[in-house]
Amino acid sequence: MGEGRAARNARDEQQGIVIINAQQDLQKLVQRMYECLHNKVYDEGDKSMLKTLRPIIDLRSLALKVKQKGAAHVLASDGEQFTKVSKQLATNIVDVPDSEIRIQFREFIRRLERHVAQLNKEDLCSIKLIKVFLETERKLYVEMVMHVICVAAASMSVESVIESMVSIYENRNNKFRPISEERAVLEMNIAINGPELPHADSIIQERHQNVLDDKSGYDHILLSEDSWTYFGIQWVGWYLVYNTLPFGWKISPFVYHTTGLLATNFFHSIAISCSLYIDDHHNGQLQVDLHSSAYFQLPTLDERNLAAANSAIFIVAYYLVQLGYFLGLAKSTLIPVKVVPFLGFLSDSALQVFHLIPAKKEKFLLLLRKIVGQSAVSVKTIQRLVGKCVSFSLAVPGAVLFTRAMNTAISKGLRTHRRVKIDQKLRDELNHWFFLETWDDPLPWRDELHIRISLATDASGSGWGVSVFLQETVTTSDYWSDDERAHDIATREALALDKTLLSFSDSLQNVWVDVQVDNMSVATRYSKQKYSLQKGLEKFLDALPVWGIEQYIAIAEQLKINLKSGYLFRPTNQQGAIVNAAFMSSAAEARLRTYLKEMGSDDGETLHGFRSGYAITLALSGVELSEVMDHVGWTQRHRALYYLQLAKVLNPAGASSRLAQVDLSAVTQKWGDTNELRQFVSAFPSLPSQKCPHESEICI
DNA sequence: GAAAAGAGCAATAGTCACTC
DNA sequence: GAGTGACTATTGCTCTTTTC
Repeated sequence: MGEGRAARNARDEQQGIVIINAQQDLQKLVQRMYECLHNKVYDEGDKSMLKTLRPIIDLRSLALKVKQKGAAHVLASDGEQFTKVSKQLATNIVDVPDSEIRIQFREFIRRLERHVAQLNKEDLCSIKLIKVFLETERKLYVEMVMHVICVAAASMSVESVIESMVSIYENRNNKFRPISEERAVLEMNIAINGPELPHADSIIQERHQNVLDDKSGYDHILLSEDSWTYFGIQWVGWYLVYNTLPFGWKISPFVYHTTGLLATNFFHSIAISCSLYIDDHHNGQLQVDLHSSAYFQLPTLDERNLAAANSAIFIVAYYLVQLGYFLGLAKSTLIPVKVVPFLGFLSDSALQVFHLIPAKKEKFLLLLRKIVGQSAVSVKTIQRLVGKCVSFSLAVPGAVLFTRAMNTAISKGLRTHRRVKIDQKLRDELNHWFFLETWDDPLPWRDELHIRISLATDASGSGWGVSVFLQETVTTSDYWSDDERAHDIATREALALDKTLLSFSDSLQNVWVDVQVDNMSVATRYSKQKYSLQKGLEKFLDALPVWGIEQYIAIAEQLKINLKSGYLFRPTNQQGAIVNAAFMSSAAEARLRTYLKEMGSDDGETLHGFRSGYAITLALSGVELSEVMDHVGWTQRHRALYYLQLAKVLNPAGASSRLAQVDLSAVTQKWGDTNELRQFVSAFPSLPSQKCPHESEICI
């Protein structure tokens, strides 16, 4: 024992050294990445230019300077510098005369001075200031200056992305993980998007939307030359390397998405609601007051919405092209509409729902009809169907709830490696999905708000308490009734959760609910939705599709034994009375011993011995291993093989040859006789049932 | 008290669907 | 090729119960 522990310690120590070495290597790699990215993305000229521009393009600092020192001072100190470096930064104004840029800068600074004169120092905010200059009704748009500021802001944000990427890399690979991965992602989002996204989620009812799709986006993100060697392929004797972001690299979508977020962040900052998924831009309207701005001249609200959406797509498309994006017009929706295809659904802002795309629905129904027309189905086919059903969850209410029979079929098929027979339960579930032929009542958009529920039950069994984190924390608690207290701890926790959900049902409609429980059993039941706990154990018992169990429960009721609280299977005490306690294997073992003694055949057999012995007998009779496992109740193949010990049993000098020589009928006769219960009379009238074809075989 | 047996749990890996 | 999420199966570990 001591040696084993020493060996384990030595092994752990060795593994620890390997981990520490790997950590050190990773640290070096991170350092190299950091230096390489910084040196390659910017040359010295770029870095110097950004450093020079930073005081000018940081709107808050500039506004503060104007407020404190006046427009004339700023124009004298920064005007010439701005004119000089702006052409280096924003290439589309290269051909504009310096005089024109100076005029625009002067106009910009003077208007900035008038605006900041009304504000306190604390109210100066870059995002709010940039919006002021883009509000059309005030006609303060100063094209070149704002363009330079926006491009420079995007360039500076690139630095944040690089730092964030290095930071997240370090966090992911830190042995001690001082912050969680989710937290790191959040930090990164804040680093890229900023702490405030005032208009990011404001797709308002009846508003117009449009979709822009990037064309060959990866090809426009260049790899630094000394990275090429890591992205090589060999083809008919040639060695080729990628010099742009390669398709197929694990983090390519991540890199592309995060760089795209720079533009998205900019659009948020100028009040355009939009979202991004890799290369799909989903845009809303320009978020301006439609009742007081230039849009107010249009007669109807719908026309104003359309005009605001047109403004948004013009600005988005303009800046995306300026930033070097190529737009795939065939896959884009350039004219704003209220229903656009996005991420595999039709996004409907009028009804605020996602519709299934008709072609996709037809494809699903085609597969469904094909399956229903058969008597058995392959695992692969049923998995395809389940996958489609699950993917409909965003639009179809309770989609996952109607995949249980299919998942059971998959499980069975994977175990037996055969096609799964379509039984009545599976067929009913498959037929249920035909409702899609005429259905058009999709789920409303769910608020991304998560409401947290913290649940606690008293170990002594007296009561329960819960905290629900709404706008303010609401706490409630209650005592268990006598009936409720009789349940086991898992059922009591489930009941407490059920009561909480019902009590706060008004506040928990159509939102995500995160429940904190300390009982794995409850969590598993809810997460896998094996059964609804709304009616607790009663519903569970009602749902059991086993005729024998139904009979058992019915008979227990006639014996005045309430199985709806306490243990389902119960032992007897020494006086023969049924007690509400767990039916342990020791009790089963004792019961077996009683029967064996009664038979006069007590040779020291044990339950385990019967189980293994019967399995070995089945295996030697030619029954397949999967069927043996099913019958005996082993779920793991390796465990079955271990207990069967077939190699030993099949020894020519061992049990198999002896078994082959024995007249089994003589041996089993005694057991068969014992199995037929004699001298029993029926205590209750037999219960007729159509479910069981062999009613006479059921004994009590 | 040691060994066997099993339950429970977490991590991992695989399938499928969908998206890009 | 990557990601997401639904599911199941496998594996390795700890802990408890039972057997000898």
